[in-house]
Amino acid sequence: MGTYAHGRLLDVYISAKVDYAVRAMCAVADAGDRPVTAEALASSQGLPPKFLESILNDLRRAGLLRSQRGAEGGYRLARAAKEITVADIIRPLDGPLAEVRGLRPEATNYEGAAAHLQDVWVAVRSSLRSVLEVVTLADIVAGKLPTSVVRLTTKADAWVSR
Amino acid sequence: MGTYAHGRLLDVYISAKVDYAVRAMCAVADAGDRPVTAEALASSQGLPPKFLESILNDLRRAGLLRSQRGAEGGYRLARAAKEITVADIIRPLDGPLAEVRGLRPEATNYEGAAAHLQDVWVAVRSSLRSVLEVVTLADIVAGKLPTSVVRLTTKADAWVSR
DNA sequence: ACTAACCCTGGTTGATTACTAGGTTTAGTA
DNA sequence: TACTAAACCTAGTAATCAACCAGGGTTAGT
Repeated sequence: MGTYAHGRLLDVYISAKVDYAVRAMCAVADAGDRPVTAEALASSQGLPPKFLESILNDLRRAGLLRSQRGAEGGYRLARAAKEITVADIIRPLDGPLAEVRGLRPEATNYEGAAAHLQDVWVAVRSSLRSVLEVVTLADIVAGKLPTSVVRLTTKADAWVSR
Repeated sequence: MGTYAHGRLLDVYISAKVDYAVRAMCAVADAGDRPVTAEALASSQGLPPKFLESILNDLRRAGLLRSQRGAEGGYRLARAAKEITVADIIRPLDGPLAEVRGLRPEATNYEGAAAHLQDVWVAVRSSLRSVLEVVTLADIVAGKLPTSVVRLTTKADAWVSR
């Protein structure tokens, strides 16, 4: 059972909620059209069961999962695994991909020496999207990411901490 | 006089602290080698004065600013504006650029259907770095960002919310 | 001395994250 | 018709943290 660490606010933070959601969605995708129970997902991925339940509910309300109650019930994908990106999972759970002090990047307004800072934040969001809106569940389950994404992981120092 | 909104945890969040820090650093860079007082920075950029003071202190301890006390005192850059990237400012204030549930991306460990999820998070961090480790204070003040960054801001839909 | 500036310790308020508890409803099976 | 397995729902909680503010101490020019 994990350590259930609490979040810290920093530049990019993948919350436990999102991390668990993506892992569960991968496991559901991997089961094909057979429904998978919340408990099976929790134990196969090592996730806190009750927390996962509420996440699965959110994903259903977001239109990403279909559920069936009762015995022989469980969850399955609402559409094909290749039609669900990581961004599709993040946004209904955690909100927009990028914000600056609570504002969308395009809504910021800078003056004086920092006048061009807005362009930097827009570029940050754009670079994020070039990964999260491109990688699908099918890609992750198959272990074959798009080449533009693979290129990022094979860059010099991509795996070192800084 | 801003609204002083509180932060929400989501994928990319530029905190008020970082936003203020970058703006202040831009204004200091813009002043050349003349020292600028905290009060002048606060009023020229519209930042909360006492909060800014503590941020400037952090930046000094991080080796990015040099300060002088007393009358005719103030802050100036510790090194050339073209040698200070946005990532240099973020890291001492908010910690590492990317974390997953409190872990660095390369320290995560996934099994089963989600085994390749780690690559996605590493790619996300890598794409972030390709902006934040490349843009310098000199670029922002001059309004001339590197072409690889400009390319991101001119992509289709780069300025729309989603 | 006076004063303008940085420096330092500490506190507050409200929000959020990462969960848990416990019951209600639905739907197959004996 | 009971039984049971599963989804569903409404709460609630502890710890953490962001985004500030107050107030005094220290340094250095005039």
